[in-house]
Amino acid sequence: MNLDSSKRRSRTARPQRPLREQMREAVAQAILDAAEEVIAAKGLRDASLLAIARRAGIAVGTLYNYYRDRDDLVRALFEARRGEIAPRLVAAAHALHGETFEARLRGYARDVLQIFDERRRFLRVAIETEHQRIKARGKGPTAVLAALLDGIAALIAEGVAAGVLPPGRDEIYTRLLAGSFRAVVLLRSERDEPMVPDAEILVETFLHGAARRPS
Amino acid sequence: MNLDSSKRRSRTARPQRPLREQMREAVAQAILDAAEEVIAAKGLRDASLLAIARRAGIAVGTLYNYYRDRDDLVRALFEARRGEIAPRLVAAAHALHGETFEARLRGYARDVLQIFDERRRFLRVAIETEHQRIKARGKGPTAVLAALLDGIAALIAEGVAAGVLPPGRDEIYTRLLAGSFRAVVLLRSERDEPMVPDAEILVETFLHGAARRPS
Amino acid sequence: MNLDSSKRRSRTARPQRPLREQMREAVAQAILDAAEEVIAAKGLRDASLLAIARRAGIAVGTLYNYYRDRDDLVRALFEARRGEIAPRLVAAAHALHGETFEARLRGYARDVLQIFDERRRFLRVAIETEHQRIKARGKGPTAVLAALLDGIAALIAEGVAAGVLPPGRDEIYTRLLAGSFRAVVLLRSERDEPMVPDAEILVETFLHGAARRPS
Amino acid sequence: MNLDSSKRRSRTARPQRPLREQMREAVAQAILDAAEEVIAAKGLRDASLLAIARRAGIAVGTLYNYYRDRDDLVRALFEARRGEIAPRLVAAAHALHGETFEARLRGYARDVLQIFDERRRFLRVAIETEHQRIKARGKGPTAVLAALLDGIAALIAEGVAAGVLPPGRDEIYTRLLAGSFRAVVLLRSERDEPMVPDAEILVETFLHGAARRPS
DNA sequence: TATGAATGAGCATTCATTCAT
DNA sequence: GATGAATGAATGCTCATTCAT
Repeated sequence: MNLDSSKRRSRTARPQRPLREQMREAVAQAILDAAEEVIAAKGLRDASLLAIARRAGIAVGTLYNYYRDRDDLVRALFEARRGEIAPRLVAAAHALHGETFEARLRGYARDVLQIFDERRRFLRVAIETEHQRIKARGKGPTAVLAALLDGIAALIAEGVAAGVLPPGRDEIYTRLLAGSFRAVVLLRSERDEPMVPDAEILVETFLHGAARRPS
Repeated sequence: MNLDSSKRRSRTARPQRPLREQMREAVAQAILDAAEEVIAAKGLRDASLLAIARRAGIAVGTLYNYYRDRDDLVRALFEARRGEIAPRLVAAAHALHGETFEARLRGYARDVLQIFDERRRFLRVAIETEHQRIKARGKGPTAVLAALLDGIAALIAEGVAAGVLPPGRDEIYTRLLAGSFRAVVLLRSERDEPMVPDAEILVETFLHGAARRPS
Repeated sequence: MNLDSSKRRSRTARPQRPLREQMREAVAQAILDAAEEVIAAKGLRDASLLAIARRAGIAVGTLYNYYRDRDDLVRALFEARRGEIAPRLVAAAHALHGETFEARLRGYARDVLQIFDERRRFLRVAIETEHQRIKARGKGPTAVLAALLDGIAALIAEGVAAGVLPPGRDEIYTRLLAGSFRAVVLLRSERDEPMVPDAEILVETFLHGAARRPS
Repeated sequence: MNLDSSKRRSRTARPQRPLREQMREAVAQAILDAAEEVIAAKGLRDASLLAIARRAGIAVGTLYNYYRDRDDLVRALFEARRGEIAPRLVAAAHALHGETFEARLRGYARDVLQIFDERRRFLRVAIETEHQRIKARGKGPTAVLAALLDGIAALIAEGVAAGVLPPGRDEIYTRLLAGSFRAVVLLRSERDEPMVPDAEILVETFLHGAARRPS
């Protein structure tokens, strides 16, 4: 993903600007990485700019050459991660076109858990700050999780359209399913275990329930 | 001197003690309420003692007549709420003894959502701080949610024992069901809507799935 | 000394007042004792009124029925002790009238060390606060030590008059001798040893020097 | 990133480091001087960081760029002064090797009073805090005065070895002599007079006594 | 642009003092 | 008089932000 975006840039941009600009971009990214680590370790409020700067290997003052202030840095972190994650979530929601609803849901669950698995550290940050209004201008809280909700909602709507799911319950189903994803993410994060294997049981339980069906 | 004065007091003013003590208790509770409100509004870390004191209508110094320091106040808040909520959660998990598993689960869901409905504001605090280690001595973070997990786990185990649920999946089922509760609580909190009506669909979906079953 | 003063009071005063007034006086004294203990243990600045009140077995507010404010309490403590110690120091300076200068100085040293020995705890306070201007109105710092200086100065003057000491050095001799008393008090306080036995060597060294004299 | 930036710095700006560092050192010293003044004026406990900062002409926060906390600042002050004074006291105790004991003691007294004369302000601090345990790590309170005691003790021991002083009284003599130094320091500090001239009478009185000897 | 020292507002905490009971 | 809760000013300390180099 990092590679993709840099390739795209080097393909489209002049070769001179990038020399300076790539440096700038690299530092900006390093700062975001450092911020992510420190926030994951200490919490959003207790992540001091000094700690972030130290982790990034730069001076405090330098942070202000890249981000207007602390809020701006945090916002940039969340937007950057959203930019990396949200498109993949959107793509996952549209994959397997043509398959049955259940197959598509299964595939979606696998994709989502795969993505989340790769971004465990950020998810820890995202989940922790899920209910804190980040003093963002315009944006809601963690738009990453909003993208998840959107994808789920779209799939649920398809399920209803396909006659698999009953109509009129879209919203509650969306939330219940999202809650299941959240449960899996937290459980496997705590245990440092992979998330993807839970895709089966997650979808199975959501669609057909946990109770043994009489054969 | 101690003896003299206490004797005199108990001789001349028996009913004063309770009066003073009732006042003390009332103020202590008012402080906890104020803390709950401020924390719900600003977050745990950003709830300043000055803001809490102002909301409670007292001076900062007065807080220290009731709680040793900030940590002690926060801990007292969580313990007080846990004391109000956890026993009811435990009781709910043991109600309807003798009924079928499904009936008991339904009852449990209703009870839990009823309890949570009555404590919306604290639940907001609890959920927000769910992933922050509160510098507690001995206790984990929000033991309230731990009580929920315990109750669910006990019921799941019963379901397995009753042959309704398949064995070997206790943990993941516990988490999925807890995630469903969480989803309902958040959805209805956002909307300022009652939570109890969702009990049916919550249990229905968990046990039998969201998919329409072929009649 | 306590006995003396109470005797005097009970002799001269009406028998009714004393009943109330003796109580008052007893509490006032208990407060001073408590203050002395706490100050000796924690230092003048770190002795809180709460700690003093607790040690005295009364409530904080009660202190203000006996002393106008903290400064007043501290001043009262110092004045009370001065009232107990200074007169004895003055008396010691005038004892053994008619004896030789050396005998009188020896007796004075013994008396002074005896007095100081009995008031170790207060001396600890006095020495610690020796160089702090207690916000007294009118009085200098620890007038107790001033009484010592006065007594020594009077004796030195006598020594000069008697031709034992050379003239023109009164002041420096006074200070050197006071320094010797101080040294003994500190050494024996540290060691929890009696001070009186050092009277001999103190006077001997001051008058005749530490060096061995050729026989 | 760390490497890059340090390389760049050392390539382009070798002499800047010393400049910055000299400034740092100057400010650190100015802070200690300010602390010394404020402590001398108000006492150790009543010297607030705000007062110290103001006297130093800096903001409160700046103090923390130089010293970890209040204790660290105080400790630094005492250690700095000890570093300036103690070695000279030690040297004084070993000067005039080969001379008679009396000559050496005289020289020591002159040297010590000379050193103390130059550090009047700090001595006021040292004497005031003499009996307060500074929350130091490892070090006792004012180690400066300990250095004085050590030097005196060494000289006394020599006097005994030389047969000038009687054996078995080392400790009390050490304390008496130290008390004499203290007396001179305080007297001359009060009067803003030089201390050195008192060296003669101090040693004379200690060795041979104040009493006129019969010719 | 990078640096890191300087700044000062904000916070938790203490404590002398007041006052209703 | 005695009590102890209430008050708020003062203190040590942190940290986002600014700015001279």
